[in-house]
Order: sequence, then structure tokens, then C-alpha cells
Amino acid sequence: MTIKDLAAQTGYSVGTVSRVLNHHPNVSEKARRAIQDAAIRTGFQPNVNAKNLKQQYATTILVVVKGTFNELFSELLESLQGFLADTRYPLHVDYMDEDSNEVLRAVQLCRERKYLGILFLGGNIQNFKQDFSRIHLPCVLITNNASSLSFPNLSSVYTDDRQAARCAADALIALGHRQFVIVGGDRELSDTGRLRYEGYLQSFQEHGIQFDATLDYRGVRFSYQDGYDATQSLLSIGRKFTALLAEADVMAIGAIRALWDHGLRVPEDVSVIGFDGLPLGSYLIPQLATISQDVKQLARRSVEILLNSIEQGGVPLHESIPFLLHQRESTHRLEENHN
Amino acid sequence: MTIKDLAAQTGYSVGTVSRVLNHHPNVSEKARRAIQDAAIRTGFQPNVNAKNLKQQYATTILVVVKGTFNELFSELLESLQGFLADTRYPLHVDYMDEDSNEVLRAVQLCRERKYLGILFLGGNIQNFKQDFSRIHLPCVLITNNASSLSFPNLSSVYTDDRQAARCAADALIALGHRQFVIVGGDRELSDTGRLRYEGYLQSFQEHGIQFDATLDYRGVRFSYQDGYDATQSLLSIGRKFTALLAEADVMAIGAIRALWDHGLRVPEDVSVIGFDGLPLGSYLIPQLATISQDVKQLARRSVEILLNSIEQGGVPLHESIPFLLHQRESTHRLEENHN
DNA sequence: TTGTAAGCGTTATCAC
DNA sequence: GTGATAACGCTTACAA
Repeated sequence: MTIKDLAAQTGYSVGTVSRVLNHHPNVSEKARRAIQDAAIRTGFQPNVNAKNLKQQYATTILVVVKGTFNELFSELLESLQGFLADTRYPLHVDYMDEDSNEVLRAVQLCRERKYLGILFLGGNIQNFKQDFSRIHLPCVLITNNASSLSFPNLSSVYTDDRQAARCAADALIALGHRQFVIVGGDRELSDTGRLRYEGYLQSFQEHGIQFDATLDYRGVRFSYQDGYDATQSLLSIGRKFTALLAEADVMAIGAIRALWDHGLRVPEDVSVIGFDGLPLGSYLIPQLATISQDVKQLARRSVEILLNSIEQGGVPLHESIPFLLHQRESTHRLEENHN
Repeated sequence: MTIKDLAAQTGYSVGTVSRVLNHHPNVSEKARRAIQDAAIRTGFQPNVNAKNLKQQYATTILVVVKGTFNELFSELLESLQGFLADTRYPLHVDYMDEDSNEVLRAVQLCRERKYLGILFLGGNIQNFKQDFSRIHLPCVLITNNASSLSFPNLSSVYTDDRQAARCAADALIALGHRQFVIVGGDRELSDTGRLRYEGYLQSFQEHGIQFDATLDYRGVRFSYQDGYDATQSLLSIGRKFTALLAEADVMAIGAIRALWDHGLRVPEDVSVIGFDGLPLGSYLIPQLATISQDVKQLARRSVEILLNSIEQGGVPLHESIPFLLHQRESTHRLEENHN
């Protein structure tokens, strides 16, 4: 069933059929009704390939989600949809693997159909540096800071990971802790890993706390198992510590289990704080202290900035959104007599 | 950059360019190299709309993933990719929200491009009943049993939820438990919920165990919070039990926290078993006993059945894959003196 | 081995 | 208001 068939059935030409289907003016009420009816009766569906091949103007906003099974993005997306529902812009969401190149994917999608602008949920700064110059639409990168790249059409809305990590360390220091270990992401591979690590160290320095990275830090992947293994490795070489800083909740969970298996209790023997604010955290025993991103704000500002770029143009913005510290049961004031 | 531009640049015609790009025979080595080079140099990417608009035959298998942020499907997909990597069939993965209609989405996608067959990761039997007749490709529904629908082109590979639930209850009964409560999905809304519930009851009957569904069963949503709330509700009306059957690990986690907040310990006071086998489960304290689907087998058989239907045709198959029981720390033998 | 041209299902620009 | 008709970028006979 094509518009040609529809034209034949109704006795009108393909031009008129197309005009009716796209709600263009200059069609008689009679033609409109006849064609509308036939379309419904036959269950006509336009061929999107032909449509996109031809169509020049855009109405849609593209959302590129990097990491299909990422809870943070799931929440973020829901928020974005909420904020954009009020506008007249439909959303097209494209999900991809963690390890695909989100920028090249966007380039590809832009060739396939026209968009007004792009929201990137997550992204790798390297990919942007290399390929973003091929995109000429207003874009917002969410959860990463893109200010260093200074592309004229790329804004970013993110959480200041360095500050957030500093805050986590500060909180534990305020509880009396002085002996730390860090279970983090690989500083070479992950921007996030590097920034959070720097934040912790900054806090240590400000409070005159000794820290030996070669002994008391592990840079691994963001997974339960890696959190478990890294902690076990720290324990096995006999490191003494009263607080463990994990750069992700999943790592913190693995770490807590490793401590348990080593006969150490959280928070009595070791305080643990994570990162991300997974919903899960507040059901665990003990409830997991953590730092979370402010998803609602992140979503709201991203939408505002993108719509503004689309409608008004102007220079790109790079905005940091305040994070949230959740002090929960997995941290504990260090008793004086403990050490 | 179009094939026309490529033709102009290399001095060949669009026909030759197209033939080179699609690895057709009857092109001179010289032309092949020249055009290949130009394509790489200019970063040429074919326009998929034009390609699909024209192309008649299919080479690709479509995978429709229902529920973007579902860990089970994440694992399943990885397995599927592994098994299909050996074949000559590329995969096209389409992710969608939990609440979209996966069948209509597939219908739509089939209009956009040609596929050899479809793998559905998850699906709602109602949607299939209503709309699947519009799909005429060989299909396999994974994780749900579609035998009752008897479509000539729809196979299914699934886990027998009823048996699995029975097995979970049997295991706890073997540990001496007699007083159960069930925290499950809504029996009206969810096939899975209904089947698992029936499995539990069947086990109860076989062992002569009294069970009052109006008092000792809660049908809610599959979430931490709903597991927590349902358990709290059971406790608040004073139900006495030594074992809690949860129809999902997330519910079990919520339940364990609710028990804890009520002063009850797992497994000392109450044994808990979940469903799904989330990786998380083995890091929890206590490690969560659970029933999991055999992801590898599910993936392997799905691929085998689909490829067979594509290549040989034949009648659809409906195969149940054995589940896996993981007895872990959250269950406990009931001491004689306890009751 | 290569070029030419028809046509996939649309939209958009003309005349009428 | 409406109907021809030329694109859009590609594949694929068919001719050369």
C-alpha cells in the first residue's frame, strides 16, 4: 500500500494524497475526508525510507544513549521525556553499546534523517575531539564536561566529579577517618575515574592526610567483581584502613562483601561510601552512603540549553549541576579508642 | 558525499561505484582499488534510506529487545551475538521501552527494511495474539512460551516458570519450612506472576501445606520498593512465617530490608529465595538464593531454531530450557525447636 | 568490464 | 484545489 495506490483508490493524484497525509493547506474538505478514510481503511503506513530520503526540514530531536543498560541514563531519559513532552518537538531515541562510538553513530543518523538538535547521554571526550567537527547541529553532552573542546555547537551539562569526590572524602574525614583506601576506575581509561581520584587526593591534601597511591589505590573496572577483587587485593597485602572510597556503587557493594569475607564489618570496622546513588543502595544492609547526580536538574538544564540553541542560537554553555551527598548507614563516626 | 560524487571523482559511473561498494563481481581490479580508495579518503557512507528503498533481498536478522534496561536481556543479547557471530548473518538490534508494543514495532521495522527473521527478547502474549498475524517472517520469542498461539511462523524458547517456582518452594520445604508467604507479581497483569504463583501453590499442595492466599500473598510490581512494602504489609497484619518466596530478586532485596527493619534476620529468622539470578545476588550479605534462567542455553537454542526456520522452513518449535537453582546464604534449615 | 537509465515511495515545485 | 513531474541516493537490469 503506497500513496500511489491510495491515489488510484480515491481518484485523486499522489500530490493531493501527500498533502492530506501531511496536513498541508490547500486541500478541499471533500478530498481530505475521502483520502483520510481510505488511508485508515487500508491501514496505510508511509514508507519512512522514501520519506526521509526526500524530506528536507526537521522537527525532531535526537537522543543518543550510550550504554543500553545503564540505570542513570534510564532515569535521565525519563526526565528528558517529561521536560520535552511540553514542547512541540518529538524525540527520537537511539540506544547503543557502551563501546560504540556515539559521535560517528550520530553522524550516521543525521545522514539518515534530519534533526533539530542532539542530546548525548554519556559520551567519550576522545570521540568528540576526533569526530564532532562532522556534526553541525546544536548539541548538548550530558554527564560530561565538554568545555575543553570548545566546539561552537556543543554545550554540556554535567556533574563536577572532582568536587563530588572531594565532598565524599571530606565527609569521611569529618567523621574522624584518616586511613583511606580507594577502589576506583582506571585513571587512564576513564575520565570519570581520573576526576574522582583527583578529588579524593585534593581532599587528602587539604587535610594533611598521607596517602600512598601505589599501595592504597586500585584502578579497575566499574563492576561488582572488580570492586570485590580490588578490595581483596588491598586486604591481602595487609593494608590497614578505616574508610574505603569507591568510585561506583557497584564497586562499593563488591567491596563490602570482600570486607565481610575477610571478617570486617561495615560500618563498625570500615566505613564505605559509593558513587552514583543507585536506588538499590537504600535497601541494602547497611544502606549505602553515596554521592548521586541530580538527574532532574541535569535533564531540565540540558533541555533548556538545547532548545535555546535551536531557537535562538548563541554560544555554547557548559554548566555544572550540584551533586547530592547521601549519608547513610555504611559510614560511621570513628571511635577515639579505635586507633 | 554520494555515489555520484564518488563517480565524478574517480571518473567511473555510478553503476561501477555501486558494484564496487557492494562487492559485486565483474569489476576490474583497477576500478575496485580506485573507488575503494576514494570512498575511504572521503569517508563516504551510503545513504541507508536510499539503499533500503531500493533493496529487495534481506541478509540481516532483527532482534527486538523489549525493556531497555533489563539485565537479563543484556546478558541474553551478548550470548546471542556470540552465537550469531559465527554465521554470515548480521544483526540489527532494536531496543524499546517496557511498555511499547513490540509486535507493532517489528511490523514497522519490517516495512523499513527487509529481514530474514526476528528474535524477540521478551514480549507480551496479548500483543502477539492481536498483531502477530501481520508478520510473515520466521520468528522466535525468547523467555515466553508462545505455543498456545500456534502461529505457523512463531517458535519460542523459554523457561518453565511454573516448574521453577515449584522447585524453589520444594527446596525450602526440604529445609523444613512449612509457613510461607509469597511476594509476587500481579497475577492478572503478568503471565510470569501467574505461572510462578501457580508453581508455588502446586508445591504446597503436593506437600500438604496450608496456604491462605488472601492473607499470605501480595501481588505487586517487580521493584525494590514494592517488595519492601508488600513485606511490611504482611508483617503489619501479624502473619507468622519462616520462609518468604519472592518472584524476583529485586523484590527479595526489598523484602529482606523490610524484615530487617522489623527486627527479623535472614536467614536466622526467615529464609528468603528470589528469582532471576541477578549477578548482584552473590555479593549481598547474605548472598541471595535464587532461581535463574539458563541464559546461554536460551540463546543457543533460539539461534539454532531461528536459523533452521530461515534455512529449512518447517513447523515452529516451542522449547523449555531447564532453569538453575542457586542455594545460597539467604536460606537456612529450620531448626526443630523453632516451631 | 563499464555506462545508461528505470524505478523504489515519497515530497515539493510547478503549472493549470 | 489539483495534477503532473522532477528530484532524493541508491540498485540493478540491459546495452554497449
